[in-house]
Amino acid sequence: MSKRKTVVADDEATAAVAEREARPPVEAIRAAAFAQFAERGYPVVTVRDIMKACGLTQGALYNHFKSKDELLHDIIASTQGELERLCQQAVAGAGGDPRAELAAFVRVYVIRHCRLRIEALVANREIGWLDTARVADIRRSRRAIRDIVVTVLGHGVAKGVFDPPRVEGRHDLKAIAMALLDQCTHVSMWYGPGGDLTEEQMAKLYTDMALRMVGATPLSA
Amino acid sequence: MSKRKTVVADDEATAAVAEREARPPVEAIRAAAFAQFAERGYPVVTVRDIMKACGLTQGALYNHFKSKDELLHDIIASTQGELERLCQQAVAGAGGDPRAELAAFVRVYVIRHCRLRIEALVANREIGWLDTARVADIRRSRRAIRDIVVTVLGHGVAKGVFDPPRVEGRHDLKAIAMALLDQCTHVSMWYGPGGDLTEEQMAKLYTDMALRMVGATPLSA
DNA sequence: AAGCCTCCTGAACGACCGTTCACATTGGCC
DNA sequence: GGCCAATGTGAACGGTCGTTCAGGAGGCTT
Repeated sequence: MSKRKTVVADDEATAAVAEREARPPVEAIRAAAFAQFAERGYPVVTVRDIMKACGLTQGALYNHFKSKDELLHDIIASTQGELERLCQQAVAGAGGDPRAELAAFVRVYVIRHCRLRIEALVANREIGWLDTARVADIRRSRRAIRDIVVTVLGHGVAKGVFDPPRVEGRHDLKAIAMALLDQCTHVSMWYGPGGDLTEEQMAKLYTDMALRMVGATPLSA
Repeated sequence: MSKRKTVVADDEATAAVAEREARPPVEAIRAAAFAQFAERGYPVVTVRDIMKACGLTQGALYNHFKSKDELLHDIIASTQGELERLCQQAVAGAGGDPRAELAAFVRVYVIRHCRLRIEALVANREIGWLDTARVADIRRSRRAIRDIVVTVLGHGVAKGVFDPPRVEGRHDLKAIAMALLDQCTHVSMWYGPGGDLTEEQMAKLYTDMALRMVGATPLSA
C-alpha cells in the first residue's frame, strides 16, 4: 500500500494487453483490480489505473460493473463465500469427534490463509469501503464461521474432551473462538512461502496451538 | 470507516470550538485527526474535515504540521513508542521467571489493546499510508516487541519450563510469537467494554491461553 | 505608539476523482 | 450487404483534493 501514482509500467501494460486476449475482459478487470487493491488499497486506486492495467480506458469499466464499489464487493464476496463453504465442509468431514473437527477446521483455515494470503488481506483490509448493505453481507459470513468454531468448542466441552480456560469459573467460548480465529486469520499478514515453514508445517503448528488452547490432548497422543 | 462526507455535525463543531480554548491548538488538531482517522480512514478524511472539527480552516493545519502525512505519523508513533516501552517494562519487572515474564507481557499488552483499542486500530490499519521512511520506523518498533516475546520464549525453553509445539522436531519461536501477538493485538478489533468480559478478565483469559500454547503449567498451579 | 511575531483566514492553484455520454468499432446473423 | 447488439473510446462534467500564499487580527516587547 503506497501513494505511488501508478504501479503499471508501460511494459507491464503491454503484457496486460496480451492477457486481455487470453480471457474475457470482465475476468481481466477483476484480476487487475484485485492486484492493485492488494498493493495500494481501494481508495487510492483509480478506475483509470485498473483499466490501464488491462489495456482499456476508464469508460469501459461501466460495461461490466455498475460502479467501483460493486467491483470491490464482487472480489471480496467470491473469496469469502468459498472460505465459508470450506470451513463447513472441513468440520462436517471430521466424523463428529470434536478434536478432529477443530483440527480439520484449523488446518483448512490456516492453509487457505497461507496460500491465498493476498486475497485474505484484501478482504480484511478493504471491507470497510463497501456500502452498508454489501458490508453486512460479508460480516454475516464471518459470524457464521465464528459460530462454527463456537459450536465445535461447545461440542467438545459437552463431551468432556475440551477443557478451555475459564473466566470467573465459566467458559466464554465466543472470546476463545475469536482469539483462535484472529491468530489463524492473520498469518496472511506475515506468512510468506520464502519463510521458515511450509504451509503444511504452519497448519500443524497452528493445530497444535489450538488444541492446547482449548485444553485438548494433542492429536498424536 | 465509511464514505459519509462529514462526521462533524454543527453542534459537534461548536463543542469543538469550546475545546480549542481548553488546550493548545496542536493538541486539538491531533485529537480531531485521530478521531476521524479512526472512524473513516486516513485517505478519505480531508484536511478540511479535520480543521473544521476543531473550529479552524484548512490553511491553519500547516502552521503546526508540514503535511497530512506528518500528522498521521505523529499520531501513530506516539502510541507505538509507549507500547514498546510498556512491554519492555512488563518483562523486566517479572524477576527473570519466564512464566511470570510471559504472563506480565500478555497482561499488559491485552489490557492496553482493550483500553486503547481505537488507537491500536488506527495504528494497525493506517500505517500503510505513511511514506517509506516513516513506516520503517514503526515496523522497527513492532519487530522489537516481537523479539521481546521470542527472547522470553527462548528463555523458558532453555530453563525447561516451556515446551512449545515443534515442527519437524524443532521449535519455531518466531512463528509462535507471531501467533501469540496476532491474537492479542486483534482484541482491539472486536473487544468492547459493553461485552461479556472486563479488561481484567480478558487479560486473565489471554494469559491462560498463552501459557497453554507454549506448554507451560498454568500460573495458578 | 510602533514594530514584530504568531496564528488564522479564505481565495486560489493545479491536479485528479468517479461517472456519463455521444460516437466509433467490431463481429455475428439475416 | 445491411442490421444489430456488444463493447470500447476519450472528451467532458461537476466536484474534491492537498497545499500555498497574500493579507488581517491580536498580543508582547520596546
